[in-house]
Amino acid sequence: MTDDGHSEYSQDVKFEPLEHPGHLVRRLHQICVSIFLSKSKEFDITHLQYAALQALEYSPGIDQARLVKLIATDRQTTSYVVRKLVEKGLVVNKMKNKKTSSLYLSGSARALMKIMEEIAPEIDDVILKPLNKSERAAFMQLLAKLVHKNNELSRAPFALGQ
Amino acid sequence: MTDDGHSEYSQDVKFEPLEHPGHLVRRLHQICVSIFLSKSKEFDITHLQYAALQALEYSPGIDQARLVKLIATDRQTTSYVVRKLVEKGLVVNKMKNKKTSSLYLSGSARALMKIMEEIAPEIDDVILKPLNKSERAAFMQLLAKLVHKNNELSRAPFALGQ
DNA sequence: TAAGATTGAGCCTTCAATCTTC
DNA sequence: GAAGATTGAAGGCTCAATCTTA
Repeated sequence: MTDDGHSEYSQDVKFEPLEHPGHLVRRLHQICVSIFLSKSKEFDITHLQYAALQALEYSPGIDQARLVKLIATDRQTTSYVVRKLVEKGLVVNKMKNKKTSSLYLSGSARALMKIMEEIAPEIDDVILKPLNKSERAAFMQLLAKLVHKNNELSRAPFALGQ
Repeated sequence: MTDDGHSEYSQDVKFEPLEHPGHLVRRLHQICVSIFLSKSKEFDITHLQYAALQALEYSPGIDQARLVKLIATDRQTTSYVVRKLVEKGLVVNKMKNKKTSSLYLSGSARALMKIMEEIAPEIDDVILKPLNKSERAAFMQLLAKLVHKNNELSRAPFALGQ
């Protein structure tokens, strides 16, 4: 394995799909999901459900439209995730009025978040393990820059507040 | 917007999910898919279908099990993608025997690939636009390193050959 | 009318089970 | 039995349409 960013796979053979950023991002996303699932299996939670719980921990009482923007996921997916979390007893929906939700973590969700505080950094470490300290910082900085500056190109842009 | 990798979003407020690599990768993947779809809409093709076509262009005549490894996607997804591509008339399956497929690009697929040769680099450019030349190189190098070194952690690892 | 929320269809990915053919 | 391929269910994401309530 050389250290030029190409593995033995692409040393001898030119195989284009591997070189497209979109393709590599898809594969890294697959890897991240696999790692999250293997570490969180016993707690029966997915990466998106965890993101939603973190958002509600940060902003208790918000409605789904606000949650959509915090976790940067579309309305449909958010609707689905909230339903699942309510079914699991992790989220409580005290309706603000007949049309607007008001979402809170349940007691068991707060306990779960305590556990995940330990596990989440482990997951991050496994993902970034192939990189050394300075490479990790560089990657995270560039990744965040791409996400934030391309935010509006996403179908579900991130936003704070209203 | 500062240039330290954090946007205005995270300057004032500490919002943890944004800092997890897995979360940012999920969002970048969303963005990549959105960009691909907007550029390829008129050709009725998805990013994964395009990857499969590229693999078959590179290795005509392979079966699905080989295609699985080239595009680093699981058997189920590959089965689905191949069925769709055959239905669209982009892929021809000359069965090797009663159980093993042998996949080839159709004539219209080869024409489509000519067009995509122009479009694919444009898609890459839009994705990486927020970064300057040296940042792009650094990001791609680190991204490739993460994907290749974490390859075996994926449920659908990449592999060449048998 | 606009905002909040939901549903349906198709695509991609994970889990698992199954079925056929080598 | 092992290998190639398919199917089903559930999660996540795209498109779009719909429905109710503020």
